[in-house]
Amino acid sequence: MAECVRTVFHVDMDAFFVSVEELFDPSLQGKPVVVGGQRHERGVVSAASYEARKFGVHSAMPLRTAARLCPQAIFVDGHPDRYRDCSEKVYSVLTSFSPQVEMVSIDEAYLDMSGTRRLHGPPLLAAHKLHQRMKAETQLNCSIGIGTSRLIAKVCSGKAKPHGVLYVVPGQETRFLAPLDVRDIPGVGKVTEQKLQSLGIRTVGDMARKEDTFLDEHLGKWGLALAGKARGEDAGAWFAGEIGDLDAAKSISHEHTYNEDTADIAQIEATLMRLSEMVARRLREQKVHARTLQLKLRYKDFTTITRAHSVEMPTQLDNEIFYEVRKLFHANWRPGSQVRLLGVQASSFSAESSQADLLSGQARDKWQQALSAVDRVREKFGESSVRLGTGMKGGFRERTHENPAALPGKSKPPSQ
DNA sequence: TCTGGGGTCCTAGGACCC
DNA sequence: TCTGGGGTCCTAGGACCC
Repeated sequence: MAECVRTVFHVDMDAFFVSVEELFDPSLQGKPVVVGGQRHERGVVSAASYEARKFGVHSAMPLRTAARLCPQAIFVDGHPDRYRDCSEKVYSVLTSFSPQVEMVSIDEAYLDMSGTRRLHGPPLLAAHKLHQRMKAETQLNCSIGIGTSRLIAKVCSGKAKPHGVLYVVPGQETRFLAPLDVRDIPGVGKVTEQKLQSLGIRTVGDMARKEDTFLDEHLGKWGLALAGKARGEDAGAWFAGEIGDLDAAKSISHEHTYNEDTADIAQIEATLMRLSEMVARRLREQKVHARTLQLKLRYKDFTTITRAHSVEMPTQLDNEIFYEVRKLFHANWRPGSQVRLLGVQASSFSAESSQADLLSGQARDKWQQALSAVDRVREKFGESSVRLGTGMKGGFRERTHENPAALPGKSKPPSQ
């Protein structure tokens, strides 16, 4: 029965960031373009045009390396809001093809195309129509992978780039996967590839031939699951779960790498304050409170530590987050050491903060209202229009964990 | 080469509880 | 007294993805 066979599309935009930049500046078309920053900056390539890739430039490569490989490349700063806008247009095109669309990142999505045959025709015809409508409505190209599972569809779209379609006919999954390099499987990076190689596994077929006990011992349940798919066993649970549920974020973080390393406390604390503000603002936007706050600290030599603390009362307030990460910083920083990167992360979300203490609850509400107003001003006039600056730090220093109500400047001196 | 920023998921050890 | 086993929470680190 044909209805039993699932049809999954994986749609992946071609050189997305570069293509969007070309829409805003058509003179970039056909040239080697690198998106992500300027040639001398500390940073890595977010995306490279196909012309730049010919010189060996690829994403995640340091900008300075890219500049060396391709001196004539044009370096462009990224514009996240442009990509978000375009991504929304892409999404609306996709939803006109299937009611089941799941964006898995800003430039790729899975579509459940099962049961759309009457509307769109067989898979290859539907893909052709999707190509055309995408180009007409967004001026962007995409590649489309088609299979009976997300895994197959995803691998196919990669092989179809750029602007192509690849369809693995139902029943041919095992034959398609077997000769593939393990590196073609999403989730297999450099480290896992090395590990597999040391076990004598180079292709997906090599993996499928191993005993379950062997796979379980060396690779855990991940290995078992992949080998199962490689043998053509259906793993079920296609939509919701196979890759991950993206409906609600599980963590919110911001980090900053200095252009030059620093050991200046004032600068460091100003950065932590700014990052705390950014995180708190997004918590408020998403209407969640975080219980776990984490500091990330990277030294000059790239050694990186993370230190987390879970607070009793979940928060979405700038100053409470700053207070915690500042404390974590001072408890873990080797004084005088040059800092390269700082990060602030919030996780363990709940919808409402538990109002344990009524008094402190009222004070928190006032803060909440004030900060929502700040958010609205920022929305209207830009990020730099309001700064809850380091000038307030004195107040934070006095405050205690047990007494968050002492925070607002107007309230009584911080006694306990 | 000299290594961003924003995420997800997994592992593993210790605390703590029954 | 020389020592079980499971479950869950917390924290740290790391692989991986776009």
